[in-house]
Amino acid sequence: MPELPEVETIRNTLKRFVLNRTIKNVQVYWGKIIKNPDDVEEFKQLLMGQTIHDIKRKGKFLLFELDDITLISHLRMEGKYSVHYKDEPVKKHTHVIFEFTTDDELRYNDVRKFGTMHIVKKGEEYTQKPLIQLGPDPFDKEFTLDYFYKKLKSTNRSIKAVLLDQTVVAGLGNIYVDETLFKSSVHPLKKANKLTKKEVGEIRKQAILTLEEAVKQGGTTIRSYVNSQGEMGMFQQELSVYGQENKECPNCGKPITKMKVGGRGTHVCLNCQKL
DNA sequence: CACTATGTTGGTTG
DNA sequence: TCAACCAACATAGT
Repeated sequence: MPELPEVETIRNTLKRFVLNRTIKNVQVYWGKIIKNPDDVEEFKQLLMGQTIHDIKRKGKFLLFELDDITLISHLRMEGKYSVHYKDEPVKKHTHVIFEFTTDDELRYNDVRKFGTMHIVKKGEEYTQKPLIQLGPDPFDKEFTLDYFYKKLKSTNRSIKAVLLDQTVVAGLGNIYVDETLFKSSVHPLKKANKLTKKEVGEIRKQAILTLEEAVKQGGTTIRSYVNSQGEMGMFQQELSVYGQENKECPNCGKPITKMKVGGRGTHVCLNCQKL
C-alpha cells in the first residue's frame, strides 16, 4: 500500500492519538510480522511499560520512539494503524494490539501480512536492520543533486529500477516513480547512467514536488489506503499516468500506455517520454 | 472456475 | 552486477 506520502499522513494522524501513551500489554496474533527480536514473548516484554514519546519516519518506515527502544514498522502493501477504545470490536486481519494504560489501544491491521516490526535500542536505529542500508529520505538534506547524480552515474540499471531502490532514495514506490518520470519527461527504461545532470536535476525536483503535493493531499487512495482516522487520500485526483491506461495524456492528449518494467506495472506517455 | 493484478521487498538463480 | 522469477498473503477484477 503506502509510499512516503501515505506513511507521512499515517504518522501525522497517528501522533494525535498515541503520543504520551504508555503500553500496558501487547497482543500478537500473527508472529511472523515480528522480525526482531525473533521471540514474540521477548518483543512483548520489551514494549510493556514503555511510553510513546514521538513517531518519526524515514522513507516508508515508521519509527515509534519509546523510553529506551525504538519500534520500527514497515507497512509493506496493506499495513494500517488505528486507535480504538478497548471495547470496540476487533476487525479481521488485525494482527498486533498495543494496549495502553488508558482506555484505548493501538491496532495494527494488515490483510496480506507482509508488514514487519523491529525493535532496536535507542541510538542504534541506523546501524542495523532494517534501516542500515536505507538511502536518504527525499526531504532530507543529504538528498542533494550531487549525491543523486553520482548514484545514478554509477549504475546502468533502468531509472525506474533505481528510483524504486530504497538504498538510493527512500520513499518512492510504484505510483510516485511513474508520476515523477512522467513529469520529468523521462522514459522509465532509460539507463540511469545515460541521464544528463539536467535530467537528473529535473527528476530530483519533480520527485520532491510530487511527494510534497501528495502529502498535502493526504496521500493516494487507489484501493484500500486510509489514514489512521479511516480517511482516504485525495492525490489520486492528481495522477497524470498511474492507473490512467488508455486515458489522455494531460500534456499531449495521446493515450497513456501500460507496460511492464522490472516486473511492475508501469504507466507512461510514449509521446512525452521518449527512450 | 482459472488466472491476473495489486501501493513492497528479500531471496534465489542464471 | 543485474534482470528475472518466486515467495510471503489475501482479495478483487476479468
